[in-house]
Amino acid sequence: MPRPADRPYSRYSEHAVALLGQLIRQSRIARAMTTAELAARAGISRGLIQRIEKGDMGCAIGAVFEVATIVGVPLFYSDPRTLAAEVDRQRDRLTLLPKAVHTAEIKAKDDF
Amino acid sequence: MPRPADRPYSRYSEHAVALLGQLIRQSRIARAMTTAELAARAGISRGLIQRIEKGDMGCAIGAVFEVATIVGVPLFYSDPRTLAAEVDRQRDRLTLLPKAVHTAEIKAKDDF
DNA sequence: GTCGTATGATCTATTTATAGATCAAACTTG
DNA sequence: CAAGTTTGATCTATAAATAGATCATACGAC
Repeated sequence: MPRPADRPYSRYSEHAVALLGQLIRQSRIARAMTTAELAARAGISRGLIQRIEKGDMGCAIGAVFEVATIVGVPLFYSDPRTLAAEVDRQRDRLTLLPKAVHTAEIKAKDDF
Repeated sequence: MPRPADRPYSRYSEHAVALLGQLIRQSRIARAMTTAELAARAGISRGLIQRIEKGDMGCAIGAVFEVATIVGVPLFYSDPRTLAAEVDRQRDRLTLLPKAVHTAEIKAKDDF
C-alpha cells in the first residue's frame, strides 16, 4: 500500500536528511536571508523551506538540493565545477557493467 | 501555483541528483541486487527505484537517501558513525545564531 | 519598552508522487 | 540458441506533497 510518509527509515538516512536541513538553515542565516527570500529564489513556498530545514523525509530531493545549492551547501564531496564531469565519467563506468542482474545470490549485508 | 515537477532547477542540483542516481545504480549492480530486491528492502516500489536511478527530481529525499544507504553510497563526506554526532554538533552551532533574520540587506550572489 | 518583521504552525484546494499491476523487450545463463 | 528473468515503460487509483493564505508568537532593531 502507498505510504511515502510513514516509512521505516534507517537512522543513518534520517540523520543525513536532518543534517542537510541544519546545514541549509545555518547557511541561510549566515547569509542573512529570510525564509521567504530563499523560498522565492528557489521557486518554492515558504512552508516547504520550513519542512526542508526541519529534515522532513518527504520533501522532493530536487527542492532540497536546489535550496542547498542556493545557500551554498555543497552536495557530495566534489566541488561544483567537477560535478558535471563526474556525471559523464559515471555514465561511462555504467556502460561497462552488466545491464541486468540475474538471480542475485550474494545477499548484501546492510549493517547501519 | 503548485508545480513540483516543472520547476526551474539549476544545472548543479540536477547534476547532483543525476550523479546520486548513477552511483546508486552502479552500487546496486556491483552488489548483484535486482531492482525488485532493492525496492523490497527499502520498502518502496520498483518503479520508484527506476525513477531514483534515473535522477528524477521529484522523488522524496527520504526514499533516495534510504536506497543510497542500503546499497552503500555514502551521503556527505563524513562516515556513517560520525553522522549522528555531526547532527548534534550542528544543532549546538545553530543555537548560537540569531533566531530570525531581520531585513536582509546583504544580497547573496549565487553564481552557479 | 515599542514597532515592524520573521518565524512557526495550521488549514484547504490542488497537483503530484507513489503503489501496484501488466506487457514487451533485452539480457544472462546454461 | 533456448529458457527464465530482469528491466523499462505505461496505466489507474490513491495517498501525499505543495502552494497559498492566515494567525499567534517571538525576535531584532531602535
